[in-house]
Amino acid sequence: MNIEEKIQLIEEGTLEVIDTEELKEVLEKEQPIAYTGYEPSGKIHLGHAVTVQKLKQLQKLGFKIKILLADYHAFLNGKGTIEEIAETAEYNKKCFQALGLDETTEFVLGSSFQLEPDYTDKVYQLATMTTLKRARRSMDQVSRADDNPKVASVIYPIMQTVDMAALEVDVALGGMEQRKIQMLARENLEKIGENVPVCIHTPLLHGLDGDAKMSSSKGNYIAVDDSVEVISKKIKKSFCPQGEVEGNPMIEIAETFVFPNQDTLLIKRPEKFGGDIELTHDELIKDFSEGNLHPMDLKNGIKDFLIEFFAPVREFMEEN
RNA sequence: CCCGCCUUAGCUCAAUUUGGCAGAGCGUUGGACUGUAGAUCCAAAUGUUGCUGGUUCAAGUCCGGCAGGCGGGACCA
Repeated sequence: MNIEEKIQLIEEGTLEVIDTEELKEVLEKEQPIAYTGYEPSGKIHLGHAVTVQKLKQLQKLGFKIKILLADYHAFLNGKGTIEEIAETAEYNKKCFQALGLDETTEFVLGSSFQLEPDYTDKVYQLATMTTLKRARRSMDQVSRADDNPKVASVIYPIMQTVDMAALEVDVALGGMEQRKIQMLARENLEKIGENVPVCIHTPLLHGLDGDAKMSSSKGNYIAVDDSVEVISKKIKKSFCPQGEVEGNPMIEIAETFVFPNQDTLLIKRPEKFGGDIELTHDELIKDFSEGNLHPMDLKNGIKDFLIEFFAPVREFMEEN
């Protein structure tokens, strides 16, 4: 596979790669490093899985993958005591492994290096050159709602910036909510003479309730290790307007998880509604938007797919 | 360090004036209607009223102390 083909593959399913020229250079390295940082979270859900899926792809393309279990970031974001978060991080690590990242994947706990003098020195340097407004603005989509925002919320993006230097990453992958932090990081890393990574952003999934973002705090997610019963229940309750493709979480799941992994989606239907059908991406979009595919049938297809798709995760979680 | 104000359901807030069964909206849950969900109707659940001591037959409400938050003042050789 040549570099052009690799780039095309990498850009698939992403909103932006900043920027493509730089990615070309990165791909010429022997083993470039790609990373994503995750705040340890009670549940690893489909939203997380979007980036994990992209990491798996990068891994296959020869990237060294580092996953930052960002315990201090979660702490700064008010997610609990550092001990509680460490426990959640252990569980999350299992989830990520269960999702199929191979054994070369490096899991790094934030606190294992974020207290080093050299790290701290860089944080202070950046603190002197980052305005409060810019730092806070970068946290728009990331920080937990707080009537009394803490100083922690402006340290957060600065640390995220230094993480990229400390982990020596060539590619920083994240959801679109990370964009402002990532852009700030690119500017700031340049200022302190560090390598500026390529930033890749994936789309955010709508919540199952049709809300703009799937998130564990809103409970509008499907976790990668949800039981068959829970998946079924959540899909049943999901928002799914007839004939509407835009912002429809079921369509999004199909486009994000089904079709990148298989050519068709099998939908089981009672005979009186037309019997079973197997649809390609284009057929599904066409049928659904024209009203020839009922939302309940789409839901059942998605449900069956997710149950099977995440079966290995449930098995892994039980064995480990 | 001083002064003032705020803290009530998951969220936003009412009830404080004059002490008298702690409420609404949103959200949640359940039902009706739809071959899904949503919308719309109908119904239900939910409280250590920040903590603590006191006054009173009775305290969310009055008094004292504490904690957290917000605002102001003072200090600035």
